[in-house]
Amino acid sequence: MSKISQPNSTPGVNGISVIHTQAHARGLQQVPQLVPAGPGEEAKPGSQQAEQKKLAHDRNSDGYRQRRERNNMAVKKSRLKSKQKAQDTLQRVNQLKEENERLEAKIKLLTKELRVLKDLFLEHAHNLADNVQSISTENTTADAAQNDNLFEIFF
Amino acid sequence: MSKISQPNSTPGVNGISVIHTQAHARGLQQVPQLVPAGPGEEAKPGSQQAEQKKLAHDRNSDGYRQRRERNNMAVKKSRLKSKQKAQDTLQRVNQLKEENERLEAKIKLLTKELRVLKDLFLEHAHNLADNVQSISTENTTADAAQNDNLFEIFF
DNA sequence: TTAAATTGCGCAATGA
DNA sequence: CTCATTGCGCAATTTA
Repeated sequence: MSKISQPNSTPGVNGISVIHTQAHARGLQQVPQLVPAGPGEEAKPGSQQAEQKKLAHDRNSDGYRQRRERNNMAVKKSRLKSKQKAQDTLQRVNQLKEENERLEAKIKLLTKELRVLKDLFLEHAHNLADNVQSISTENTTADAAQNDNLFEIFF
Repeated sequence: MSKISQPNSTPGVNGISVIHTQAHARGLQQVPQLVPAGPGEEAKPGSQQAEQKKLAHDRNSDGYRQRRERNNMAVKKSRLKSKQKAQDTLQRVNQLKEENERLEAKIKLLTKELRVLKDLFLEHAHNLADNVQSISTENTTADAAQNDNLFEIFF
């Protein structure tokens, strides 16, 4: 239930602050190592690029704030998207689980059905064999009766 | 808007840069910052509670840094865990997908097998119907036809 | 080169 | 109080 929390914002309303800077700016930020101007390249420290770079990081700059604001929005958007995707994935898992159960049930049914038919088939085969052995090629009344029996069992 | 926690502003000059985790340490400038006294509100400057609160948030405090450090670790840990979980979920999805394919293949096989057996029975059913028709005085051709129909429906 | 999207990280509020 | 979570902003990178 946390709702109000305005970590890095300026006093007052959240939106655009009057003085921002505090932001992360906890201590002072030193440059660790970065912005390596490539290896042998540009031997001009005071180049225009340097100037721009500096400006780009000027927290008081208007453009800076604008950029930050945009990035913050992008971040929010991206995170929302990410969260959504994660949720979708979870949903997908449940979906697949259900599908799985459905398939397993179907397999069970088919297997059962198959078993019945196979048994029937085998039984009938035996009868046939018997009949074939005792009689010639024509169906007899007995056969018919048997068949009837099978029929009833099957249905 | 109520008690605004004064976020990250470094009180006056933070001479503690050393302490700070190099953390982000990127910007290249120090932040001159402000101490935004909240909107006119300190009605009780001498409040003990206020004092304590303040102390708890005193960035210069030794305990403060310690707490921050611990929390940062906890955060990292938590996020790692979260990421891991997400990864597991994705893996679960693939696992279920495979399982599904396996099941579908099995169903296909069973269905095919079933089809063969059913066809056999179906063929036999015709003979049966014929027999039934011939040996039963009440049965009519219509009955036989209906049986055929049932077969088709059932199989 | 630029702007948007991602990603890692620390802070603070809050939950447990 | 300590640890776990979570929303948020900053800045470096990656994409497009």
